[in-house]
Amino acid sequence: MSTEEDSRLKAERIRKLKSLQEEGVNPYPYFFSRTHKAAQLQKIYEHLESGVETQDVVSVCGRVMNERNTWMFVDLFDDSGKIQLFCHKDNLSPEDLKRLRLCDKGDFIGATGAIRRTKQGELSVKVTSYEILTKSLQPLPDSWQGFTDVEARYRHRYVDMIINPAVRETFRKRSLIIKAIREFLDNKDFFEIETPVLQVEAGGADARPFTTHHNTLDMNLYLRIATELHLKRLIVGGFERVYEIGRVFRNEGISTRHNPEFTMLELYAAYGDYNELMNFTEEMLIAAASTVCDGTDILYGDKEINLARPWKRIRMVDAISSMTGIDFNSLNYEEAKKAANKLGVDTKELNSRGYVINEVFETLVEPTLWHPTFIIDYPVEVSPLTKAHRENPGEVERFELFVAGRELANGYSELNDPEDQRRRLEQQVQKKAAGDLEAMPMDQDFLLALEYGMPPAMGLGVGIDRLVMFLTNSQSIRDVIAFPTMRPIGESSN
RNA sequence: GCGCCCGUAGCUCAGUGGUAGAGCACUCGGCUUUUAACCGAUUGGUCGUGCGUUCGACUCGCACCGGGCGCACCA
Repeated sequence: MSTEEDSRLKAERIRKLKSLQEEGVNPYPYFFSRTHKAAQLQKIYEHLESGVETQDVVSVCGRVMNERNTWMFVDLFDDSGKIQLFCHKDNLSPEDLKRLRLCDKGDFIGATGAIRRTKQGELSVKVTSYEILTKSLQPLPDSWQGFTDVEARYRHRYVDMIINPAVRETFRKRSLIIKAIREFLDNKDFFEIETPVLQVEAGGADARPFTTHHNTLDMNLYLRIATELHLKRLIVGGFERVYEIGRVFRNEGISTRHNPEFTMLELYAAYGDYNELMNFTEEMLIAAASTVCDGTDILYGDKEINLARPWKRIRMVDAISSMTGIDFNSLNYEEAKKAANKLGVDTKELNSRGYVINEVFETLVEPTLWHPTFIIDYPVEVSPLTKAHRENPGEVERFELFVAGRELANGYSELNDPEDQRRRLEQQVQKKAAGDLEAMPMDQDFLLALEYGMPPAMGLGVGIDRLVMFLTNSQSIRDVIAFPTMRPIGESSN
């Protein structure tokens, strides 16, 4: 897509712009008094018969998307839909008629006239006066052939949205999903509290952070990779139910499932455990789904996902066992390693039993979990912020929710024993020292907070982008992020 | 980071060593109750960028820029 100053098509539009200005017409006026949106009119006059004209005068406005018969018929789109303008020479002044030729597809127009339905059945406004509300200088892609170049669509998302209604629909649904989650949580007495994006140490998840710098303090800071540690401080501070829906940043690969900045919901509730949290998660996600999907079967790609409750819950070692026939529960580190290798799982970098089990699960089981499934009871090594399992040594009370072979949510009984938490973070620090760039840093203030006492609590994280992907049948995370991260082209463009 | 593929007009795409093409859009004219209106005539390009090979490069080679998909990392 060219934005060259000397583009011929742009020059043509500037010529029209100048003509308007020479006639004393402001191509960028300040307001327009609209009486109806397109969809409103389509509904009100749903039963108006073809060829019938009313005396009802309305004012509509929107973007011109198509024009036929030398501007006699104009397709005008607002955010609700389409209304046709009927611009017949008998109804317009000679000046207005002539000025129509200075309009282009893409311009915003406001028009007033009586409602009628054409013989062909198209609901129309018989225009008696109109006004150019914004002159568009860039030619739009052909609306019939479409706008399909993936790179151009992401770089110029506004054009994508103008041309491809499904893109707008996806973001409308995204908004409804997030709104539904907020309503659900607000109705359950949660408070939404914002926590810092800029942090001295980025903790709460295994991920590489972005770095930035504060000039006045002359110090390096990290962009947050999770909201967990601050939200838990709020539980210490006396809030019993808190959440944040916020952007987090992870300096890792980009793919159809990963964007460097993405939106995460994290919530924490005192006095609950992971068992209660699974019920809660089911209820919340179904509430979100029901605002944009009908029923409990949703189509993703060419397969259906069944959201009907209750969702399957299965211990990680049992899930592995039912798939491979091997009970890792009874194996020590060396035995587990051997068994994993036999299954074709690479264990070279894995220096404890828990990592091996987790790796076997992620490699062999995770991709097969299509319908919503809670995998519960994780190895302690992969869960440094989770409370020890009340019965099973070496395990923690954690679940992850998988849908369509991908992780969608992560929840647990929160570790609130400050001594245990200190030991776990010390292990992370050792890993970091050994070169693990994703290991968590020490956070002394967080430990101090736990020493003041955090009540037993349940905590959940949900990847909002991935949730929206499932509920809008989007195959790439970039389809649910309005302005996905892109490399800039050239020096002046971005 | 690795592998494979892609980049030609505003949009969608052909062309693969010998003068840069089509449809739609745009402009002009005709027509006028259309449903991608129609008819006619024009116009529009550093073929992603650079360096090579060649008498000659959109085409072949190398490098670079940007993108897609897969793998890796991860949510």
